Amino acid sequence: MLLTSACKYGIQATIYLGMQKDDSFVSIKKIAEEFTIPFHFLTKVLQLLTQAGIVESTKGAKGGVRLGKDPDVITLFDIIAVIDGEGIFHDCMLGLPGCGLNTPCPAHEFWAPIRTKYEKSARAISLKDLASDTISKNLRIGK
Amino acid sequence: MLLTSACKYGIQATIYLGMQKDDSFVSIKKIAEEFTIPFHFLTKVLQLLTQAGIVESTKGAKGGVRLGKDPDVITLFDIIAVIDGEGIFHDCMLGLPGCGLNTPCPAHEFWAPIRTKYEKSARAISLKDLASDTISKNLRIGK
DNA sequence: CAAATAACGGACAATTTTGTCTTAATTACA
DNA sequence: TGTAATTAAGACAAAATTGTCCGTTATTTG
Ligand code: FES
Ligand code: FES
Repeated sequence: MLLTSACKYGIQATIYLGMQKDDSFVSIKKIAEEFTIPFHFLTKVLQLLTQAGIVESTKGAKGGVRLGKDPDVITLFDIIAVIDGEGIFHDCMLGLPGCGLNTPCPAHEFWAPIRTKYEKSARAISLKDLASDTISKNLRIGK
Repeated sequence: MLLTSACKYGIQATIYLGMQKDDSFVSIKKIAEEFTIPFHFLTKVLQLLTQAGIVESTKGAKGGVRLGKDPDVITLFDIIAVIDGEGIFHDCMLGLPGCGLNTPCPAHEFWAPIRTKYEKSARAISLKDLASDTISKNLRIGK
């Protein structure tokens, strides 16, 4: 599995937030229902993103979450790194310590280019890209 | 995590088998010690590969495992598919059912090319490639 | 044939991930 | 000021993955 469920949920939620027209708060419950994500689980995922500054939240009536930065400067890399960690972008495919050209494993030549492409693409794609694509091409985020 | 631990162990073990000079059986215990893999766990992983014909085994003294096919025709794809399944090569990055051009998700344009490269490379690299590289370049498989 | 070796197979335990529930804290609004 | 709404936080449960243990079966060797 490339991404944990937590991370998939986080990406769905942030794309959804990126699609909002104004900057009012959206309740987590609403997002959870929209994509059929377990509410309390999504709560914890969004707390991670909130702590990282990617998402802002307020409690109470009319509270909820919204993006904490311009969707232009939030990348897919940022979201994945916060929830799943940067391991997927740096680690040895076989789990050996210290992947690098000094002490490569047999899979290195195979994996390093793919991983690099994955990281570069993830750093290059912003939440604005994802959200505006979703709107303009009427894509599905969930279901 | 890209690969499960089970799959990483399986790849390490099969590369090791591909490096053997003759076609005698190697005990699983030996492999487990070589790479510090939990013995009984490796046993089960290799049973999967045995059932798939990638590995052959015999019980009893002088028993063990060896490759069940020419290392030339066993690909990294085969090994991953047997242990972790083909999901990583086909599934939607966000976990939505039926990834495809008909009903893409916002991540599809990002993920599909990487996944394709991953699959093509995995199908193109054989156990012989991995094993002979390991020998000629003195690479580490474990530790 | 007996003993040692080694894969097979099932049960079970530990750990991690995922999901649920309950209470507390904070905010809007009537 | 009080009530409803909503995130935060922690405890707990379920499920999946990983790891351990034990008995069985099969094979070699003396
Ligand atoms: S050392 Fe294993 S992928 Fe780089
Ligand atoms: S539909 Fe999501 S990656 Fe293809």
